[in-house]
Amino acid sequence: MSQQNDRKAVGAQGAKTRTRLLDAARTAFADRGYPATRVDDITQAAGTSHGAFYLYFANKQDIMEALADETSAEMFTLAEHLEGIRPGEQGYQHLRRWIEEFVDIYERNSAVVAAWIQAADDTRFVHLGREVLQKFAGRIAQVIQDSVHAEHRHPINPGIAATALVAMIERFCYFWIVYGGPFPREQTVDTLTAIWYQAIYGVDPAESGLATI
Amino acid sequence: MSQQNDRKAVGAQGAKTRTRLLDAARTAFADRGYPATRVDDITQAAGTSHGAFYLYFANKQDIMEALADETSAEMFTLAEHLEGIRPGEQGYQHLRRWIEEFVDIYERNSAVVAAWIQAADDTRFVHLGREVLQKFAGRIAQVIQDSVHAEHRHPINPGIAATALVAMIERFCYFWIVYGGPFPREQTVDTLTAIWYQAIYGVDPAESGLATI
Amino acid sequence: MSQQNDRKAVGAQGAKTRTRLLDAARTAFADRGYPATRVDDITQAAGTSHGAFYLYFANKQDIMEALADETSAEMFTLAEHLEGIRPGEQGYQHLRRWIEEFVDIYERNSAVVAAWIQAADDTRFVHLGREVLQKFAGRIAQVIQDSVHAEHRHPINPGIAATALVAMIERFCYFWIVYGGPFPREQTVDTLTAIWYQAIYGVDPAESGLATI
Amino acid sequence: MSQQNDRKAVGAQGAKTRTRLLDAARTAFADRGYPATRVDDITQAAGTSHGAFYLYFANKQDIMEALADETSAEMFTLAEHLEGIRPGEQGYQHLRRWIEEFVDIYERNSAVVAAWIQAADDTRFVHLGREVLQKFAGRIAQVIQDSVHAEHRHPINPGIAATALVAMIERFCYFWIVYGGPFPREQTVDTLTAIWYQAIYGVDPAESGLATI
DNA sequence: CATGAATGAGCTTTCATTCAT
DNA sequence: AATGAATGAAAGCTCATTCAT
Repeated sequence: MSQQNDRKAVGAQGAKTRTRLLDAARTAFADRGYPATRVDDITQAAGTSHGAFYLYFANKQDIMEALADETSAEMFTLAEHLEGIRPGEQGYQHLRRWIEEFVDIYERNSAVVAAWIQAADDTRFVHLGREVLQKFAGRIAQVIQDSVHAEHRHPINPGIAATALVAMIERFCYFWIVYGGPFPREQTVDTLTAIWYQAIYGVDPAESGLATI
Repeated sequence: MSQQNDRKAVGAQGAKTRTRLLDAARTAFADRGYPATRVDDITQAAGTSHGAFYLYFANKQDIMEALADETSAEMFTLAEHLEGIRPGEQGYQHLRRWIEEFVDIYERNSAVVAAWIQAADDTRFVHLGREVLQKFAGRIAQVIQDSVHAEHRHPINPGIAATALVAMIERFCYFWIVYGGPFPREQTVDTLTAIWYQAIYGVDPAESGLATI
Repeated sequence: MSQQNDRKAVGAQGAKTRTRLLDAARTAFADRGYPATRVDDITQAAGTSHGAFYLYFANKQDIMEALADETSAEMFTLAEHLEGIRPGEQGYQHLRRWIEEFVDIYERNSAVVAAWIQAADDTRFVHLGREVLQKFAGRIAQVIQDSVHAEHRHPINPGIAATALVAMIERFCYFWIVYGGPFPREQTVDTLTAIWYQAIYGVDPAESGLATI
Repeated sequence: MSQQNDRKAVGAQGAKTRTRLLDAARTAFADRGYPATRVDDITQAAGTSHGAFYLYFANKQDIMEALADETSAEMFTLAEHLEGIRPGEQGYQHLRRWIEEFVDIYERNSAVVAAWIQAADDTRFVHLGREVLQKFAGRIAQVIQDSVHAEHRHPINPGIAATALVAMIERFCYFWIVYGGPFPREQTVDTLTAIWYQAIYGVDPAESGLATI
């Protein structure tokens, strides 16, 4: 967790400044990348003095961590909200909404996630990334497991498949946002959902009478 | 492509030194991450003087680029080797071999890839990454397209699906290597192949008589 | 003398706060040394706000000066109280009591003295130190001078000897307090007195029938 | 001991630069005091770039330590050279020469010693100071002890007296150099020697037929 | 009287790059 | 080809001091 400086200020005024700095950091990291961002880039964007930064954060790592904590919290919550997926229309729609929400969160936090990935030489962020992955993969593996019980024969290992599916949506979103691929949102969510659904049931949703693109 | 790379003296001695530096850089980037690696770390590991570095490379970016070029060349070749995948046993095996090769390449180049990702604030590497992605996704989309012709109804958008599948294997390998997940190699390749195969045919390979785990 | 010191509001409340700050400064200087002590260390120890400090003192130098003034005042008084020392039992006891008082004062003010020494790059403190030394040395030289008159032949220069004797007790106390030497108080005072006495009379007090350790 | 930077250079050229920096540091510390001296003051005086400093020393503390090591080495040697002092002319002369040498060393190293004292908030220097003191005091105490054996009754505790005598010459030299007292060298050495001699023998050297001022 | 947020000059340290040998 | 000393621009961080409330 973010280890704010001991001299950290606390009042109403201070909270506002702290928020300004966090917002500025988000933007700055997105613009220049985490390693290339200097503390001064953040304070200038926030319209504060250089020193003010150190009133609220110990260093660049610390503010990055504060941002990553926010984002990972959203992701933890999302991971917990994945329900068991039943085959058929309803299960598909559930999954689709869940994936859409993932995309939303990723989009909203894209700056942070991009920075997070770049900060991969910092153990703390690697740990946090692993935790998030495990949370997701663990929950998804369980869902797949349950489906296997219901449907029997399946060629995939639940743990591996779960990790692969998280990898897929996570990385796809990264490409989408960083490289700005020309992917219409609805089709994207549909395609990701379909791949995922088929990975679990081995059945083309179209063939089971689902609405597709 | 690496700037200095060619315009430098390359006697027998020189070529050896250059290679030592490249090897040292690979290791150093893997150990500390790209931004945190100092030129000194590389020269010390290579057992050369500090100055020698600049005899062979224009700067830190340049040596990273030389490494990335090597890796991307391997990947370009691999992308070109993906053949049309027909449904059935043979197509599945083809795909499986191809994915296995991707995993091999990724494993062999993991250090470079990790560094590459961290260097994302450098436009040059972002471009190169995009190129590799597009090469892969373009070829895969075409393969999917062909399958669609052969098999008709499909719920997935080929371009999106292609990108998603590349994202999946790429990111999975990253997790695997960086977080060291406990995934047995055979099962991993099987599962990735299965997800991919089903994404294209919407059919559980097991149901079409394929050997599975 | 302390600049701010007088021109500041000093109601009942204020006087209490000012005292708290002085006490906190004494401790803080003792704990970390003068240069390393931050104003924040003082205010935190005093339990006041950071800003409050500047209500009572112009700056860090100023509070140090206030402390040094207190201490030097005690020392000036002590210097004035050194009476002419006659040879023999009574003179020896007089001297012993005086030295004991010096030790007391030094002990009581050790934190300040230590800080004072460290502040030697500040001319003001160097001046103050010199003043105190001269006051002591001047008085002592006079005492020695008188003894010379009384006793005739002496190999020592009164001015130099006076300075040397002050140097001795001052520095000894410093070692004692800073390095925590294992010196029993009574023996210490006795030995210092004896050296001093002999320096003046060239006579082992033991030989003149004085009680010694 | 001085912990020079790992990147430390070693050749002939480098040794020269290192020496220039040490000399410059001596002067700079003397001029401004240790705490007030900036690394830039040193490099400017040495005529090197700012960066060169860090090629040879880790930081300001480190260069100070290198200087203190040199000085303490001289002092350790001196301490070991104090021979047993016999009463009478020859013993007195021996002692006088030894004290004169102390004064010489102190004078030669005054800049370093002054800085050393000011650096008293740094534990490393406090330790070193204690070591030097103990070395001196230990040797002197032994000398006094021996004299006691020879001469019998004495009112002083050897350990305390030894420390007091070191304190005296050390602090006197400090006053002399820092405050610039008007003390002729010959008389100074004589007086210090006399006090010391009497402290041991309780006899005015003049009375035992010694040449005095 | 008191507070605590804000400021920014000042200093430290790092390290990519150059260059004389 | 190689060396390693030197450089200096960039950051980083601290903390005395100010000031609005």
